[in-house]
Amino acid sequence: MIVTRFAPSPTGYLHIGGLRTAIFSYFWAKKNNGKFLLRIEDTDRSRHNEDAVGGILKAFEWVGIKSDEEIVYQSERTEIYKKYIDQLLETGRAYKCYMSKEELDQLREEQTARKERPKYDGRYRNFTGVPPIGIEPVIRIKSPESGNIIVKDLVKGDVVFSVEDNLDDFIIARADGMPTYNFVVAVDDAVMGVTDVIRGDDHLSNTPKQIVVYEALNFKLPNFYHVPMIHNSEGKKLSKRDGATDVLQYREYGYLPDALLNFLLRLGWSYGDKELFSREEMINLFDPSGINKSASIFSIEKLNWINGEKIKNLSRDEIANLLNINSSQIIDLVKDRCSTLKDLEREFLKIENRPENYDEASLKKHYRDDNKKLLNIFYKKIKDIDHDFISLADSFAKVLEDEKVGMAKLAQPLRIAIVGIAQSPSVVDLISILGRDEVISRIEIFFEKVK
RNA sequence: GGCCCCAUCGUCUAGCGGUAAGGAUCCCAGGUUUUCAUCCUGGUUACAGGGGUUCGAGUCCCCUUGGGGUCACCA
Repeated sequence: MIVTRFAPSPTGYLHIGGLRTAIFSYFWAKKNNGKFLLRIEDTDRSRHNEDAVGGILKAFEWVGIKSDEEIVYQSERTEIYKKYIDQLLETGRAYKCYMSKEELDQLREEQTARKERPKYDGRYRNFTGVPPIGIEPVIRIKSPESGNIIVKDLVKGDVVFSVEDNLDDFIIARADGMPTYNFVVAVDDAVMGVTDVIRGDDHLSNTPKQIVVYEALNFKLPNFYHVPMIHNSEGKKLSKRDGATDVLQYREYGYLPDALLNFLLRLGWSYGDKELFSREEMINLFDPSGINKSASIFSIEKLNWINGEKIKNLSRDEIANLLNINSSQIIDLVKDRCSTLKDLEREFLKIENRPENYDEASLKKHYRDDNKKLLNIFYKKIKDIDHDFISLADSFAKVLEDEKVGMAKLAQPLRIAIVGIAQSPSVVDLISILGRDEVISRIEIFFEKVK
């Protein structure tokens, strides 16, 4: 069975880049009838943010994904880590190091001064003497002393890290006993049965360390997929400075979850020429081995287009529900012209509500003497007591016919009177939906306000 | 700086030794729409550079350049 996981540290909201690796993991698990797990990496209490988990869950809920099991909190698993640390100590794969922080810093400084790579020198690796007093030891793992560690990455290919240039006996437990990141990640992934690790490629350089842990503990290695970062328009890693990196912000902006997921899925991955994917297709067609190796830039245009396409596929009732407005024919009139729900809502309200003012430019261009006369003729015609017997659309056509003028002469002033501006959906559709009484009222108000 | 990754239109991508380098988006033009939007049609724009390998390289190898990531008793 395929088991994947998303493992954020609870430092803030769910980031757009995090969501992408999360859905990659989620889709891949679902496609294989496997499991998608959520683990919170909160071993560092100082950076723990209480609201963060709630925010992540809220974002998950919005886009419609969830963990298949209870959420795992690393802060609650110290017993498990302790057990494996003890095991490593007993089997001689790890050891206590009594070097103080100050000594370590000094060593690093010297190495840097000599232009060497800062690296632990292994002084306690084979220590058998009497430990210094007053120093709480850290636990270090025995890394290989030579050779290479090869990460068989299914996105990047085989990546070779020489032990010489990349590793040392790194710390797996701090002086206070708390285990460190690379150790707990490896232990948790193994213990939780994670078979496919899909994560950002900023973790690629950590992977050799985790492999050292896997091997020391005789754990089976998972498949690794290191997904390229999403960059901003400057070409740098997407960060909070870039504005909308909070997934939930996209809900506020009026994007549909399916549109955001579709967009993120296609960023760095493709399926032939296919651009639009239903949720089922996202699951059935996705394969992480097809993810591109290079980073991609987040640009909003494609998302806007996708969102517009998804909105077109929504029914009148679905849109009414989403926007918490009455389901009316007006929605059908405006839904194909918007790329976000916010736009749609604005367009809807522009028609639903009577205009509060009238666009100056529109008036200047479309409300001259001849237009005034036509609008008045139309007004009088629909005011007629017998009007109930013919439709507003017919009256509209009749006026044009009688007066022998083009449509625009009447349509534009009428449009301004009804919605306040010279741009809107078909004016005939508008008056038909609004109905005689409302159209009359709006024209009267217009006459009153605009002399 | 060390280590690692990456490199096709502005952007997202197809391409997996032989293509007129395809699609999407954006932009522009025309059409439709009395208007705006939608929609339809058309168009501009790309293999970073240099060496190899090969009958033949966007595709394979090397170098250069450029970009990114990572180097904690953070995650």
